[in-house]
Amino acid sequence: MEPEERVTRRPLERELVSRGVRMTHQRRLLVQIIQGADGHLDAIALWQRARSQDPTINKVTVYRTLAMLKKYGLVDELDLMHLEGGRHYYEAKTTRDHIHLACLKCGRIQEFESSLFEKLKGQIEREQQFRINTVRVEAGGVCDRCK
Amino acid sequence: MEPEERVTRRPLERELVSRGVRMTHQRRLLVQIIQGADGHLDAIALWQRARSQDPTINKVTVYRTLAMLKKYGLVDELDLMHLEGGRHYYEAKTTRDHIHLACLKCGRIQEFESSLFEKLKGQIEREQQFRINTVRVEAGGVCDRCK
DNA sequence: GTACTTGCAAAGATTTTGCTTCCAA
DNA sequence: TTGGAAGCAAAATCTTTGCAAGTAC
Repeated sequence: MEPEERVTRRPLERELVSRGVRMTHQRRLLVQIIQGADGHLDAIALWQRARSQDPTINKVTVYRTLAMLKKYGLVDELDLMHLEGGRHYYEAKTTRDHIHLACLKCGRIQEFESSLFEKLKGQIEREQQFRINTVRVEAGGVCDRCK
Repeated sequence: MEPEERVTRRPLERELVSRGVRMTHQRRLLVQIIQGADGHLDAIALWQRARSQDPTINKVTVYRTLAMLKKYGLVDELDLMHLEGGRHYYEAKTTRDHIHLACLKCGRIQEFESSLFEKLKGQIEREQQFRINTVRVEAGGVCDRCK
C-alpha cells in the first residue's frame, strides 16, 4: 500500500471525452502511448511508436494532438535542459508534480517529488498572487552514478 | 544598502578573459548587450540589438557565442513556458537564482527569489546526491494583474 | 605566425499552415 | 449531415555545419 505515492487521475481519454473532444482512432492511439510511456517522449518518438500500430498516422497529427492536450492542460511540456537539441518532451499529467534532474554526463533523467516543491508552489500562489497552471523544475548537473 | 539583494559577480567579459577565451569585438559587443539587458533575449533579439551597433555581425556568431557562454555556465537558458514558440531565452548569471513566472494572458515575465527555492536546491543535492550545474523553475499561469 | 574566430551559404531539425478529403457524433 | 480532424505537401522557424578568409594574442 502506497497511500499517496501515486495519485491516479482519470485516463486521458475519458478526460477528453468529458470535455467534448472528438475521439478519433489516431487520438486514442496517441493518448494511450503517452499514458503508458515509461519515459519522456518527444513528438518524433511518439510518432514512431504510433506508426508501429498504425503505419498511416501522420506526423502532423502528432503535433496537433500534443498541442490539443497541452491546451487542455493534460500534458506537461518539458525541455529536460536541452540535453539533445531543442525538442520538447511530453508526459501525461497523471501523477503528482515532480522535479526532473537531467544528468549532463550520462543523459539519465531522474524524477523527484518533494514537499518543498509543493510549499514553493504555495508560496508563489500566495505571495505573488499568481495562479499557477503548470510548473516546471528542471535541474542539469551530474547524477550520483556519474560523480 | 541592500545586503544580499543582488550578488554582483564579475562582468562576463572579465570572466571570459580569465578563462583564456579570445575576446573579439563581436563577443565583447554581445556580452555587453546580454549583461545590460533588462529583459530576456532570444538569439534573434540579441542579434538585432547587436546589428544596430555593428551591422556586419552575423547571426551565426550570436548562436556560437551563446553556446560558448552556456558551455562556461555564464548564462542561463530559459524557455519561459514557450509563450511564443520554441525559442530559448538567455540571461547572464550575474544575479541570484530566481523563479520565472510567465503570465499566459499578458505575456509578462515576473522574477521571484525564494529561500524555499534555495532549500529545494539543497535537498536535491543532498538527498539525490545530484551535483547541480543549473536549475530552472518556470511557472505558467495568470498573474495578479490579469486575475 | 598560428590557432581560433568570423561570415557566408547551405543544410538540418523541429514545428506550423493551407487545403482537400474523410469521419465521429 | 456536418463541423471538426487527418493527411499531404509545403513553408516557416530556429539552429548547426563546412569551409575560406580574417584576426587576437
